[in-house]
Order: sequence, then structure tokens, then C-alpha cells
Amino acid sequence: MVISIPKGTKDILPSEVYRWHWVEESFRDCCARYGFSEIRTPLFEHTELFKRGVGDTTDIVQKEMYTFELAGRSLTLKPEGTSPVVRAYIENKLYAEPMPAKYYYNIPCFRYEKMQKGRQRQFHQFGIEIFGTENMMADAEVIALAMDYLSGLGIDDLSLRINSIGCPACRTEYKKVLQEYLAPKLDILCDTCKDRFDRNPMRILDCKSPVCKEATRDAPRMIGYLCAECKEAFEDLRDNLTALSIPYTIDTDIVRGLDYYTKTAFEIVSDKIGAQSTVCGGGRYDHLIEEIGGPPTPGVGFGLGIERLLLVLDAAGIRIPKPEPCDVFIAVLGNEPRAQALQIAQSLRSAGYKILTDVMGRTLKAQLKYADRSEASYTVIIGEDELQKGVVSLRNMKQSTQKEIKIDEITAEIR
RNA sequence: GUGGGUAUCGUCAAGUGGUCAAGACCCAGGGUUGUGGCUCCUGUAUACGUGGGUUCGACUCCCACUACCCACCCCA
Repeated sequence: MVISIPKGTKDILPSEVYRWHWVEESFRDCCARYGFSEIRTPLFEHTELFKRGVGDTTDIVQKEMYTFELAGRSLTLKPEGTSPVVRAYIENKLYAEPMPAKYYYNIPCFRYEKMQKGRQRQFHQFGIEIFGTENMMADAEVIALAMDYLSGLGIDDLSLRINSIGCPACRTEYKKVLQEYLAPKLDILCDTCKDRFDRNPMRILDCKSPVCKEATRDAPRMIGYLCAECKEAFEDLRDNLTALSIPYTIDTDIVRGLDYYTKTAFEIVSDKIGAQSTVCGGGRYDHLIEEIGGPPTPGVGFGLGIERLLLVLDAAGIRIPKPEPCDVFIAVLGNEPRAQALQIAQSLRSAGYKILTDVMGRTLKAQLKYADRSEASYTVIIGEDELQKGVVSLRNMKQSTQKEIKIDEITAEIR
């Protein structure tokens, strides 16, 4: 009986890991250019953190968390990245440092969901957060970083959608208005939406059911009921995006699934990777830090799905440079020259070259074949003849040329 | 939780109710007793998802199950 990988998880194999390295390095560079520093938090946190942060009534907390009990503690594998960063920020009193605080991270996330294209139970995301400012310049910077990063990878066919979901004050007002509008139609809505009516009527707008879509087509939108402050903030955001020359569309249907969002909500979506089209999603959360027990501090950030990003890269046919696996293969013939071959291999490695050598005791023919499969640019051949003459044979694998040179001439020849 | 699709060597992929099964790639070795990529030859492998049933006989027919994929939902 073979033990298989748990459902919803994926191995990242040597043949594809270079793609991950590529997007990861690029993300680090991009964040550095915007003045963000990396923060690393544990794989799991106290369950309570997510209940408070993400929200007790959300799907994530209600049915998707990997929670386990150990030594009387309830712990949970992180289902998202923001709450842990907030926890670390508070716990380490990072609010004593110069504001704003700017962090980025690269994490695995865990949610117990049904598998689908672009959706796994362990998935990975890049994220950034800015704490300490309510100014919409921060929101614009967060979005700018995301767009900048993606276009830097060569992706140019994604669309940015923005919305404002208001603050607790105007949202309460709006919910009333929405409920009044929907009340007469309540009995035609789908079952899940009937449930949502009291708990979170805004989600009804997000329902894909044709009946609900039709019923809500002319429903009032949050955007029309923003309080003065939220309205001004949204206009600021739009001005800032325009100043940054970032095209966007207003999508009044965007409703974030995590409770902590306020005001700005945005998504960057692709129409080429299937139903799970949101590559990057984020927004503002002005009360989260306070709710988790920190000083009242506004924040804004995003999460960017790495698997989905890779799907987009595939769909766009973007070629990711594959690192050269091998510069020089050192082939040995017989036992006598072995010691010298090993020395050559080690000194070339010290000099920074990628060196492969035979560890299977193969024939010269087989060694050369392996060198070829390994895409070695050169093969150094050392046998009895070379040993006696005090030289090595250097074979240029691409040109199929070969000559005898002194050992100390190798580095000059292969550059 | 609800639908739909798929299931043959490591990978891709033929196949018919009746020699338990092509072929290709990959991997390994050889054709040249010290030389790769092309070519030729040879070799390795627990391959018909699992369990039932129909049948003289099933990989091929039926049923169930499981796994994977896709969609709903939700989100990254």
C-alpha cells in the first residue's frame, strides 16, 4: 500500500522549483524597492487569533481551518497571513518603531476546501501590509506594488477592480437599506442567501445563483451609501491611482470574505485561469489591530496567490529562465587519476562553477552521455594519459571540440 | 456539502469478449576494449484504480467504491 500525498497538497518538484525561485526573488526585489521588510511568523497560531481576526462567522473560521488540540491548547495552521503579522506587530511592540510599518511575507496557508483548479488546501501566498496610516496614498502604494510586481513578471492582461465597503458606521446604515430592498424578494433567493439575509446581507450581492443575481441587479450598492469620510477616501484612492497611471474598474460587487476589511477592497483578476480567477486580493482593515489587542492602528495590504500566479504565467506563455544545471563535468578514467579529478572538481566549485562528476563508477562513454544530459558546457577528461603528461582533456560539448590543456588553464578556457 | 468527467508500464498512449496487453518517450547497457548529442541493437518494469457481478472466458459489459480533474460555493 503506497502512501500518497494528502488531498489538496502538491509536491513542488526539482523540475519546476526554479519557477518558484523566480517569482519569489522577483517579489523580494519588488518589495525592497518599495521599502518593505520581510517578516516571518509561525506556521500555526492560537485558534483564537483567527476567530478574532478573520471573524467568527466567516466560512474560513467556521469550516475551513486546520485546528488541532495539543497540551490543552487549540492551535490552527494559518489560513491567511494578515492576522499573524498583526499579532507579531503587537506582541513585539513594533508600534514603537517609525511609522508606517511596512512588511511583506511569503507563506503557506491552509484551508480545508474542495479541490479545484487554482484552489488547494495548502496554498502559498505573498502578502504585504502597511500599518499606521489612514491615508489613501498607502492603499495606492499597496496596489501599485502589486501591479508593478505583476507587470515586472511580464503579465499585462490582468484587471484591477476596486470598491469601497465602507466603515462600520456607514456599513450598518447600508445593511438596513439593503435589507429593506431585499425583504420583499427574500422568498425567491437561494437558500444560502436566505441565511445571509440577517448575518451578512452584503454577501448576497456576491451570489452567483442566477436568481439572486437577477434579484440584486438593481439593488442599492454600498458605494452609494458611504459616509462622508469613506466617500472622500474612495475619491482619494481613485485620484492616487490615476496619478500612478494605474487603470482600474469599479466593481461594486466586490465583497471581501474576511470580516476585518473596511473602506478599500480590491482584486486583481485574470480571465485565463479558470473559475478561481482572483490572483491578488486585498484591502484596508482599520480596526483589526485594535481588535486583536493592539493600539488603534489602521492598516492596508494584500494577499497574492502564488499557485494562481504561476497559472497566469503559464497561460500567458511567459518563459521563466531555467538555471544552467552544470558548467563542467569532470570525467575520470581509471583509479589513478581519481584523486586529481576530485581536486579539480573541488577547486572549480570553490571558484563558483557548477561541477558534476561521476559518482557511479561509469565508463567514459556513459559519463559523457550523462554530461550531455546534464547540459554541461564542458567536460574535463582525465585518464592515465593525461595524468602522465600533466594535462587534462577539455571538451567543448556544444562545439564537439577537444584539446589538452594544463590544469591551471581550465578556468581561463571555460569562461 | 452538491453536480459533471476521467481512471492501461515512471510518462504519453493503442487495444479486441477469448494468446493477462502494442508502440513511443524516459531510464540503463552495448555497437567504437579512452569519448556525448544522430542512428542501430538489447535490457529493466508489481500497467489494465479497488471490490463485486454477468459470462465457458473480461482489460474490454453491469454495479458499487475510491482517487484525480473540472464546476457550484468560497477565496488567494
